[in-house]
Amino acid sequence: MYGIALACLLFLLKWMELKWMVYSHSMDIYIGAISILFTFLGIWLAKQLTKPKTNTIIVEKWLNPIPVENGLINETAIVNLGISTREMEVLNLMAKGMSNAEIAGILFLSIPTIKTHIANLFFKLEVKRRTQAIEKAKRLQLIP
Amino acid sequence: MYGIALACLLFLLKWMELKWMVYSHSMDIYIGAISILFTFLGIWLAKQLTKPKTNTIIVEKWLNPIPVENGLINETAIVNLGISTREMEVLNLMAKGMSNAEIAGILFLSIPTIKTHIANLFFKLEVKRRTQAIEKAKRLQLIP
DNA sequence: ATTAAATTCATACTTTAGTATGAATGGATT
DNA sequence: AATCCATTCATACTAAAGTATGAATTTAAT
Repeated sequence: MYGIALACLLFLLKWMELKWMVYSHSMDIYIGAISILFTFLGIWLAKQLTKPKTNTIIVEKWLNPIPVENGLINETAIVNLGISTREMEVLNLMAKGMSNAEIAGILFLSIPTIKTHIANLFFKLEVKRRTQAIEKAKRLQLIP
Repeated sequence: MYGIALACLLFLLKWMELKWMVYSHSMDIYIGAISILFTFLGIWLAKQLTKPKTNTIIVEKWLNPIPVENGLINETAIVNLGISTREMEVLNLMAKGMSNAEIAGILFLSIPTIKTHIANLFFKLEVKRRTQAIEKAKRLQLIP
C-alpha cells in the first residue's frame, strides 16, 4: 500500500515535471491520440487475424448390429415369380415344418387344395421338393 | 511486474525528453514509429485479453459391434444333442433340399443308411419330419 | 359380358419319406 | 476280452408327399 502510494507520488511528480516542460506544446496530446488510436487498431487487427482454435471431439456411436435387412421380405421377387397370397401362406407354414394335413387344418382347406398350391409353388420356384422350395424361398428372401 | 512497469514508464519519459531534443528533425518518422509500436501493443493486448476462440467439431465414429455372427455354428449344441459327424453331413445335405436318394449318391451310401441317419436325427432333434428338422437345426444354429 | 386369374376341391396314381426291427463291422474305451 | 458307439445295410411296412387331370367358384379386369 505504501509502495503504491509512493509510486503514484513519483509518477505524479514526474508527470507534472513533464507537463511543465511540454505544456506549452499540444504535441503530446496529439501523440497520445495517435497512440490510443493505433492501440485499438492493433486490437482490431489481432481480432481479425487470430484463427479460431478447433477442438475435435470424437464421439463413438454404436452401429445398429442388424440393420433390419434380416426380417425384410422381397415383395418384388414374390410378384415377379407370380406367387399368390394363398400360396405364400402355404409356403410360410410349410417352412415352419408343417405337413400338408396340418396346413390344411390351419387354413381350413382340404388336403388336395394344399397339394395344388404346393404343386404350383414348385412350378413357380422351379423345384421338385418342399425342402428345395423352402431353401430357395429363404435364399430369395420370400420368407424370413 | 510492477517494478518493470515503473521502469518502462521512466524509460518512456526519458525517451520523450530525448524526443523533444530531436523532434525538429523528423517528426513524421517519430509518429510512424509510435503508430507501429502502439499497433503491436494493441495486438499484444488483444492476445492477452481475448479468450481463445474454440470451434468444437463433433465427429461421430460409427462402430460395428457384431462382426459376423451369422455364419457361426453352435458346435456345443451339436455335441450336447449327441449328433454325430455323419448325421451332420446328412443334415446339411437335407437342408439343401436333397432327397434321400441324392444324399445317398453323394455320400456313396445306400438309401436305408440315409434313412437310419435321418431317423436318428429326428429322435435327437425331437421332430417328426425333415422340414421340421431343418427348421429346428437352423434355429439352434446347427447348420448355417 | 366375357376373359383371366385365383382359389377351391376331387380322384387316382406314383414316388418319396418315415417307422420298425434286425444285424454286421470297425474303432475306441474299460 | 468285452463293451460301447458310430456306421453301415437290409427288409417290410405305413404314411406322407408329389403328379396329373379335371372342374366349380369367385373376383378383378377388359
